[in-house]
Amino acid sequence: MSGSKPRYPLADFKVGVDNVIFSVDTDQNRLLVLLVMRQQEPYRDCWCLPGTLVRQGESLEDAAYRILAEKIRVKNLYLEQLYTFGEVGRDPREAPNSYGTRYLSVSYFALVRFPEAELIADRVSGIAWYPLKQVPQLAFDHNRILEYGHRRLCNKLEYSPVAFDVLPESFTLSDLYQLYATVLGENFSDYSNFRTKLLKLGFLSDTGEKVSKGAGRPASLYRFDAEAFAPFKNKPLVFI
Amino acid sequence: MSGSKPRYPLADFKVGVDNVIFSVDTDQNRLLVLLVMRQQEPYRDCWCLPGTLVRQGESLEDAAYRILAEKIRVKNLYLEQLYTFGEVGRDPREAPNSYGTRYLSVSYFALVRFPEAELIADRVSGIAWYPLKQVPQLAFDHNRILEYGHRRLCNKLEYSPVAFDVLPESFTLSDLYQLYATVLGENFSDYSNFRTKLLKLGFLSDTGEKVSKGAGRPASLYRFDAEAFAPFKNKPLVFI
DNA sequence: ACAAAAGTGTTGCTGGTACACCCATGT
DNA sequence: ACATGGGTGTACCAGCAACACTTTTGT
Repeated sequence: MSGSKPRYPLADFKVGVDNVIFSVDTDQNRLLVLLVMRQQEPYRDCWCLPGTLVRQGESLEDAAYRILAEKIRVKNLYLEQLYTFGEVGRDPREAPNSYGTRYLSVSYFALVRFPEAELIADRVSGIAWYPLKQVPQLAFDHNRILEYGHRRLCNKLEYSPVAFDVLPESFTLSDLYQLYATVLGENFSDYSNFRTKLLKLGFLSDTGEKVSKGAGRPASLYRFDAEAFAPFKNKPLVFI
Repeated sequence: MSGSKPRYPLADFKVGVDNVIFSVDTDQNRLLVLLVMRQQEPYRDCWCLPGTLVRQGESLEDAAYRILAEKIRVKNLYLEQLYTFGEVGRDPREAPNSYGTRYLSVSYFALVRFPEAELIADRVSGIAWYPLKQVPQLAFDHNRILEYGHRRLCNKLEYSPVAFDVLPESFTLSDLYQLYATVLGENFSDYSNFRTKLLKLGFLSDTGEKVSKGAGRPASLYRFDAEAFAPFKNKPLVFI
């Protein structure tokens, strides 16, 4: 932001914020992404990530929270910036000679709890949780953004406790295991070793309640104990 | 980027790119950051990160490479996007009522080889490698950006081979060790264990050449073998 | 001869992997 | 009774931390 002489004309930008919002359906063990249907050109009637253009007086993060709140009601969520996409021509609204306004997309990555998240349908546009594997062709470069978000999710899972932002407040250890398995793919770890390791860490507290899933012994419900996790904060903990 | 009605006026942006460029002086074991002196208002005569505003027809990355090339000549470098800062009022050029043009900063993180990097002094502005510990107050929110970049560097060092983008082409194992020690702080590992571990991984090839550093036995020069590293790519390898 | 820096080897322990096994429930 | 899913225990082995030791140089 220093030193360039204005001999070369600067580009003018509108800035969009696009959210990759994940949740997990623990009953069906599916990783879900929130998609909305565009109601305007360009890409009218195409599915896309929920996004918006940044308004006057609004920070990037404000904008990210705004669309999120327009689309779903949640009690709890995790949100962080993902990446900024700014190639010339990534948005068809840019004039073909690229001398007009450019459109930048700052993407955000969010995790919400599936059972607690109420979708807000405004009776005009479509909105839906899509299983990641069934996501169709999206508007703009949103498939790429989504892919980027998915990679981030995989990484985050391994070394930070984001899992507990996607799982319901209380959950069984199989829920947790299944979450890792659905996101990271099978055979990332043996179930019983996974149990022992996590319990030994000591930030999962047994609620005493049990829950039955069909046949078989009922499972204990656990809760994530943020207090007990504190010492691990910023440590290069690996969850595997 | 969908669905908002233009009832609320959108913000107009100029987009800046700011680079956090690190290198390491292996002789003095110092981590260095490239700073330049601003020649214009605002913050005239303040040190800041080398940056520029994005021009018409130029991608973010193009802009990042452009300033880099304006400030230093390098053969080899590592560059990746860092973070995007877009709070209202982060740049004093924004009108106080925040209804004028906003200034966004997309920051990039770069590593270059100190001995190979020639600074380009344009006889007007100052430019200098600053030891990280001695960085003064910078213009804008650049101290914050720098801090963010430093955290990224620490993380990257641990699980990816970026070290070899900062070190010279061939280096001794102490150089490598010292690099980790200066960036990550002392006592991150025992020297001899560090040696054994890295050599066992097998992607450091001995060049046969030796080099003496004062008294003591001369050290072997090693070279990073990208071929041999390939299998580790994308694996959650930890270097410690 | 001695200090300094590079490089090798040994040993004990931690913690992960791969299982085998026991427990509680539905049908 | 037995299938199903939850939960515990054990035995082996890789890999790492700690530290003692050897080698090669400069002075």
